[in-house]
Amino acid sequence: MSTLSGWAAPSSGSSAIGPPLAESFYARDVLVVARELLGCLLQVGDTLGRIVETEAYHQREPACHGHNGRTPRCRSLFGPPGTAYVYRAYGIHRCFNVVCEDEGVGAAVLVRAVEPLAGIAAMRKRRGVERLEDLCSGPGKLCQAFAIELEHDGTSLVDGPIRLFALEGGRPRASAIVAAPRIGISRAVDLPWRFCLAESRFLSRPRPTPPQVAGTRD
DNA sequence: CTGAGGATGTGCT
DNA sequence: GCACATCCTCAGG
Repeated sequence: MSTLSGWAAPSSGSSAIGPPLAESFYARDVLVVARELLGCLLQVGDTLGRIVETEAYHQREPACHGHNGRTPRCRSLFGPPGTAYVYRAYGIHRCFNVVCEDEGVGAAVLVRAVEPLAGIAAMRKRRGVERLEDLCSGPGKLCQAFAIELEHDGTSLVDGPIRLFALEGGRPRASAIVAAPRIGISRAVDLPWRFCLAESRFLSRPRPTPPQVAGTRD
């Protein structure tokens, strides 16, 4: 019973799941989509989880695979909004992205961490680890747990094998979201384009250094 | 808890 | 060659 502060009651079995996110959801500024994907549900086959950490990438900044234009590898990054962009990282792992903005623009949200909700036995088997916090707490881990493969690259998130849903009952409060620099990159390191649900135990790193705002304390 | 190093495929400086 | 949008294991404090 994962209760996240700032949230309506979680979907414990009953139908708190809204409709699949439509193409129009993705056809917006990648930074907006990266924030709004927090709390949404990811479903592949019998596995289900809640997105707790994302990063935005855009061709106008040099950390993005599409920065030097369309190449065979990042072809689907330039596809229609709502397309899956799955690529191999470090020779071993996969990373799962959600293509955003207009077709022809290289922009996507990397899903970095998910809170496991269903299909947990399958996730444990695929991952070879037991701890709930270790199943999907990283971009490579969640692809393994959800069995997201390179074959999913270019598929539709609206009606394909990988699906995303909104929760009915609203989004996380803005105050529940922390922005921080992206992880594992060496260019454009200062852009605060990583977004986390601050209270989640399922992040890829314990917690981004919270912005210290004078006078803010509780 | 932290940091170092290896595994490994692909696409480029 | 080398640089990766990573993860695991091991050594040390």
